[in-house]
Amino acid sequence: MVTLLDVARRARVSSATVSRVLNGAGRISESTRRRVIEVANHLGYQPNQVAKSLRLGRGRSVALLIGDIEQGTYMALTKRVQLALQALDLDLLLFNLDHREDRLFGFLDRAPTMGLLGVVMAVPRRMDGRRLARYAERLRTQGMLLVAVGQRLNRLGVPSIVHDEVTGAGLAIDRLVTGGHWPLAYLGRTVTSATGGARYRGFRAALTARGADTATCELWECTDKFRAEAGYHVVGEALRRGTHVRGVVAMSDEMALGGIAAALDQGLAVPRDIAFVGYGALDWGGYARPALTSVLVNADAVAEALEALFRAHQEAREPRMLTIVRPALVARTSA
Amino acid sequence: MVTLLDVARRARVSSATVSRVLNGAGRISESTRRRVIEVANHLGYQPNQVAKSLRLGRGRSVALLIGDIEQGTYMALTKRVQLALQALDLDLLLFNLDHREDRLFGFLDRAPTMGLLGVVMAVPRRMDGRRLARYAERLRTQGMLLVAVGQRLNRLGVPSIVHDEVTGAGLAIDRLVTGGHWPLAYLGRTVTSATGGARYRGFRAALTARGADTATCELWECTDKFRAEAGYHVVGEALRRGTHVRGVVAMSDEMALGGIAAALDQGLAVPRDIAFVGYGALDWGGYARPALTSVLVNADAVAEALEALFRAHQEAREPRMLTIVRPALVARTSA
DNA sequence: CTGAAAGCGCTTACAG
DNA sequence: CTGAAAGCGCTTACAG
Repeated sequence: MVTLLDVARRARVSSATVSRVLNGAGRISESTRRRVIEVANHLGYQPNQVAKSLRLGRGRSVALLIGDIEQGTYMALTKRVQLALQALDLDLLLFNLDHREDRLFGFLDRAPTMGLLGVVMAVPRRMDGRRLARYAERLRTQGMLLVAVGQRLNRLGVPSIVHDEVTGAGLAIDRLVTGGHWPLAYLGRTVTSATGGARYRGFRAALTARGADTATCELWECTDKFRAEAGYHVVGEALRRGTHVRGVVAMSDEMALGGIAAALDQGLAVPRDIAFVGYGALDWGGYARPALTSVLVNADAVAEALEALFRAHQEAREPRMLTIVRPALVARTSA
Repeated sequence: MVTLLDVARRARVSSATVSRVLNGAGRISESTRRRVIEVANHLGYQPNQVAKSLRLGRGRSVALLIGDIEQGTYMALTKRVQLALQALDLDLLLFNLDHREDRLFGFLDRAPTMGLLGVVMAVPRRMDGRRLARYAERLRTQGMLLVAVGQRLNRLGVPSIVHDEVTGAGLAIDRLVTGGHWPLAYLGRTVTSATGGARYRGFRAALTARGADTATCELWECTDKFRAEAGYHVVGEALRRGTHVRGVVAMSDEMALGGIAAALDQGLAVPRDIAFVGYGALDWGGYARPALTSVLVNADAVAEALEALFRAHQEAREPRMLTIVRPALVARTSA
């Protein structure tokens, strides 16, 4: 590996000068600048990022903490986050938490030793607020940016990017009601999920705002992860119980797909007998039959907000503590 | 941040001793060992990974280069790879290449400056072998391990983990033929994909091995990515052309789903009129209707092989240059 | 405009 | 068994 010192020797200047030229800092005479750059190019010099990180006290990587990357919506998010970071010339360190709180805090513990620029946590789990606030404070004093995606943690001092769940639920509800599907069920709340809780509250709020009779509506909980299998199970059970529900707002596209399969397997027609709206608007959903109608979580908007947050951080500006992203409806045939 | 020196001062020993205790190197008297460990725990000391990396010349991160993380099979792979690395206490740096060769080589260029332990490339793209061999050599001299997943690059000096495509295709073919679905088409080869090419060759080979009359079989190419939309398009076209194909071996589950949708939309019954086998055996595939029959790419086996490779590397043993993973069939109802 | 020197936080020959 | 010292490859006051 060719080092900065190699360049300096060859260009007959000090290492300080080479550093200044390459980082565009301080006044440098045009002739030495040219010479240094030429030598650097000629030798194919590339600055050692590890040494830079050590010296500067922070690196160019951002850690993304994900609840479960196998859920389609996190995967889409991961991709967009990577793109956003790439635009800022930052690298992405990925951590799959598998929905385990100990993995989260374990990571936050060693984060300061890793030379990270920041940490983005896209974890739906409900967590110990006090404890998190302590970690957040610690990371801040280290000059690291901690951001939450999908959960409102701004009260704990963590800039947060969340979806407008009331609007999202409203979109789903209106679609179902307009299609004559009533009463409704909310499919997939899990007790351990803060995101799930917020989304369910959004569902209730949207219902109430429309003056609907919520008494006939149902909540179908899951103890499982938010996967197709759980949806299949829960909806199958409800149907066997003889539920009157005719419209389902699902927590994810996977859940909606599972629920639809359960209905189909019991000889029902979708959406005629029971309609489904998913969440995430994943690519493949449009090719299921019936095609999934779904609330679009705007991963692009999230990525944009994230980029703005990191830009502000790099320019030492105050971060926006709460960004609310508006979802949209992708109307297809399952509702 | 509490540093090693803080621990040393407080324990009244030199920094060398603390380092030795914490890394289990050299003979240390039991009493100082105990004292050092106690002080370290008491102060909550955590070694600065950046400094370690600089000093040791390599870090604890492995970069995973992915063609397109939005494809389900890569996502599943990503998760397993992360798990495998975690077992070795290594971190995962994720790069989404978006199928662009310049991004690949751009990364390989700066990889040596990042203090990585290794690079895993799971990219299906056909690429410039000469150029790649040069990079591979360069990384090796830096003590970094470069591994290919899904593409046979062992001839270029890159340890490779690949699927046994002939077996995989054979599983799909036997399932289709046994069900009376004939002739067959292979759906989704793209010219730029080395993996796709290998898989198609596996399909041909399996066909030949069975003494089948390959003349009646078709190849349905895609210029697109391997997504549901491409499958929908290509199968729709073929059907409209009046193809005699009755069984489809698809490049991915997404493609199979798209193809099934096209058949369904033209009033055909699946699998009665035309049957489909996907690739990847993704979770949600079991809840599509009909449920996707699919070739299982054993992500666990891949992760295991990867773990073995990194373990060998850390113990300075010769890596196994080629690992072939046997796929299995997940039989459901689409074929 | 430029350089000598210190230092980021570690590890490891070398010496005792 | 333990320590003083050098050094990994950078950046940045400080001095001129």
